[in-house]
Parts: sequence; C-alpha cells; structure tokens
Amino acid sequence: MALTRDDVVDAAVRLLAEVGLEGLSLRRLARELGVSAPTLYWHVADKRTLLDHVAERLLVDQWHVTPPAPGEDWADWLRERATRQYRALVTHRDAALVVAGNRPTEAAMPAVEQVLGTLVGAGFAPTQAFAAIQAVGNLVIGSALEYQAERERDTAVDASEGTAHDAARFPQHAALTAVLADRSEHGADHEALFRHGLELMIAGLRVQLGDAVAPA
Amino acid sequence: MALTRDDVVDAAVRLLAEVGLEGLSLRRLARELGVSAPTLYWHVADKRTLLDHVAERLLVDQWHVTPPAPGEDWADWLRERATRQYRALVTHRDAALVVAGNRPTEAAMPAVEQVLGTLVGAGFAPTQAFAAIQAVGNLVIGSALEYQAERERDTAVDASEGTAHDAARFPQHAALTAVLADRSEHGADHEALFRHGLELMIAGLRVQLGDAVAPA
DNA sequence: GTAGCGTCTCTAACACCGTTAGAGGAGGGG
DNA sequence: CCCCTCCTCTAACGGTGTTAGAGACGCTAC
Repeated sequence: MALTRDDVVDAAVRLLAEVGLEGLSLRRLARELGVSAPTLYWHVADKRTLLDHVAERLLVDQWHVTPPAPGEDWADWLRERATRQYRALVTHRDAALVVAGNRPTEAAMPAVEQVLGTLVGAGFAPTQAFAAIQAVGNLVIGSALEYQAERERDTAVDASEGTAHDAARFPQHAALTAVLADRSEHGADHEALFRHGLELMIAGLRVQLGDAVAPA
Repeated sequence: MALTRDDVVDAAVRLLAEVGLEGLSLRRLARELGVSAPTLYWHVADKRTLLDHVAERLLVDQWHVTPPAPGEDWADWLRERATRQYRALVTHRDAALVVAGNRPTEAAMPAVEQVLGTLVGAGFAPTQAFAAIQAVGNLVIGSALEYQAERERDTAVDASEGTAHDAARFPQHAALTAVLADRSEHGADHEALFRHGLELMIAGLRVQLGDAVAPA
C-alpha cells in the first residue's frame, strides 16, 4: 500500500517525540518511512504545512466538543477544558513551539464555537467571551512554552552552577526559596503553577460577570 | 577598531528586525558586519547564545527597576510593568520567539526581586507573589507570541480566502463578527486584547488578596 | 493488447546552513 | 628581535529545505 499523508503526519509526530523539533528533518523523517526525502513533497506541500498538520494532530483530542454537563458551572467546565489543553501541549515534546507557529485550521472552529456559546450562555457579552477565550488560550500556550523551554534548557546545560544567589541582595528570593525548599525538584509543579494562573483568570471572569465572590 | 561582541549583538538585533528570525543566519550577519562568518565564533560561542544576548538586549529596557510611586496602587504598577513588557516584545519582530527560547540571565534578577517585593508588600504571600509573576509573564509571552505568529502568517498567505463561514453552523461566530465589524482591520487591537486578559488576571489577584487579608 | 494517464517514488542537484580546523597578520612587551 | 595575544581569514564537513525531471506501477479506454 502506498504512503498516505496521514502516515507521514503520524511518523512526524512519533519522530517529534523522539528527537524534538530541532532533530525533525525531512530526510530523517523520510528514512523513518523507508522512503527518499523528496517523496515527502508529493504528500505535503512544505515543511511548514507538515508542521501545521502535526499541530492539528496534537490538538485533535481537544476538539471533541463536549458541552458542559447539565447544571455544571461554566467555570468548572472552562477550567477543565483549559487544563486538558495545557496537558496536551505539555505531554508532547516541543508541542508548544509547533502549535505556536501554526496556522489555525478550519477544524478548530466547532470547538471555539462551543466555548463561545457556553460563555455567552453564562451571561458574558460576545466580545467578553471572545476576549476570555483568547486570554485563556494565550495563558495556556505561554505556560506550556515556558515550561518546555526551561525543561530543554536544563537537559542541555545539565551541570550548571547551583542557584546560590546573594541573599542580602535578593531578600525576596531568599524568603521564597526557603518556602519552596520543601517541594520536590526543579519546577516540580509546573501544572500547579499553570492552574494558579488559570484560577486567577477565572476569578477575574467571575468578577466581570458580577458573580458574588463566592467562597467564604 | 576591532569588532566587539556588542557590535555583533547590535547588528543581530538590526538584522532580526529586517529579515526576521528565519532570515537571521550567521553568514548573513557576518556579511552585514563586513566580516567572514567564522569570525563571529571568536566573539560568540554559539548561535544559540548569540540569540540569548539578543533576547537580553531586547528586554534590557525592562530592567530599570522602578519601584511604585509612593501611594501608587500595586495593581496599577503591575499593569504598567506588564504592558511595557508586552510592548517591548511586540514592537520587535519575532521577539517573542527569541525570548521564549532564551535562557534567563542573571541580569533579570533585580527586576524580579522588585516585583516580588512589591507584591509581598501589598499583602501577598511569597508563593502567591511568585505564582502571580509567573502567570503574568506567561500571559505576556503567550499573547505576544500569538500576535506575532498571526501577523507573520498574514503576510505569508496574503490573499487567503475571506473568513466567510457558515452562519448557520457557527451562530456565535456570526454574532461576534457582527459586533466586531465596526472595528478596524485584522486584529486591530491586539494590545487591547492583551490588556483585557491582564485585567482579568489583576481582578483575580485582587480577589485573592481579599481572601488572604480578610478571610471571611 | 496496447496506448494513455494519474499516482507515487526515485536520483541528482542547488543554494544555503551552523560549525570546526588551522593558518596568518597586526600590534605591543620583554 | 622574538614571542604572544588578539582578531580575522580560507577551506571544508556534514547537514538542511527544496526543485527538476525521469521512471515505475496500475487502471481505464479504445
């Protein structure tokens, strides 16, 4: 059976996980497929558009449009969606970089529509809902990107000097590291950090909606 | 006079503005400086570290540590800082990409310390302050990145088909575009969009501070 | 049966990339 | 005068994305 574009994209995703974005070359990909490099150009216009397809593949799970359960709080629903999206990025190597450079495709439309509708249904003005989606999306990609960049840096530098800074010059840092000391290793809870930011944003959305600041 | 590393970084910044990250090659940079390509390796270890220096140069204006004016609200101060940072990224071509892949340098420490101190002074716990900085930073870079990616896409695709979607299938979008119609062109107010997200986050911080200070 | 055609893959090559090896000129200090 | 350090050079290596163009396979039509 002849090669399919889906085969190419699949292999690209696998190879991306294995060697990262830097190591993902068309020649290497072709070798993986047992094919010569120019052959790929029959299936794909361009490396860039190949990466667009890869990005789409990485996010495709997110596009099962799942409306909120009846009676479910819009905030809970939104938090769940955003967290899923974050996880999808973070669990695939260099996914944030690939997705960031991506042209959005038609396929994402129903998902956006779904979120838009839910927020409007919750009482937001359409422009507010739109801005909220954008804001949450930007937070997600920024967080994922920063985490993955840091992760890659660490594996690259490996034995860098410890972060022994001058406690006198940077007292706030000193206080912080004391508090952070009893957490696990480097950037242990990147997801917790992301969720903290997400929580701030959701709280802001609640305020915007005019909800009583609920919990007491 | 012999070439300096600062000369190289300067030229790299200029060239980046001119041809973008894709077009920024060492050979091209060397030509710009009237020098052969391997010469650059005497001044700079690596292309990657060159980009680190470029990133630092791009952000250096942000590191004038300006404490809040006496009586100034911490939120106003924070908003101002974040907006400045966003502008610094957005006004330099591909700056978000360069900065995102960057190793943070020692030089950024005093600025972080300043923000940390201000937030703690306003009543946040150190870990809250830390998470807040991270969250705002991620929002800034995510927003800048997305905007610049979109901008580059537009110049690349130029005459794409209009966004004439099926209003029946996507009613929320239809309502939105109707509202958005009387704004100026494509992504007119990216900064307003960013500030909307920032405002949400600051509102969330306010809520958090209320909880922390006066747990009802 | 064979001519044609679309589908898929190939080899060869182009222009460019980051990077290394190693030679050499220019200037100052002993 | 010699040496040494700064700074720049040419030559080259192995890689990259991408194009040109030839050719093999299978189907369909005459």
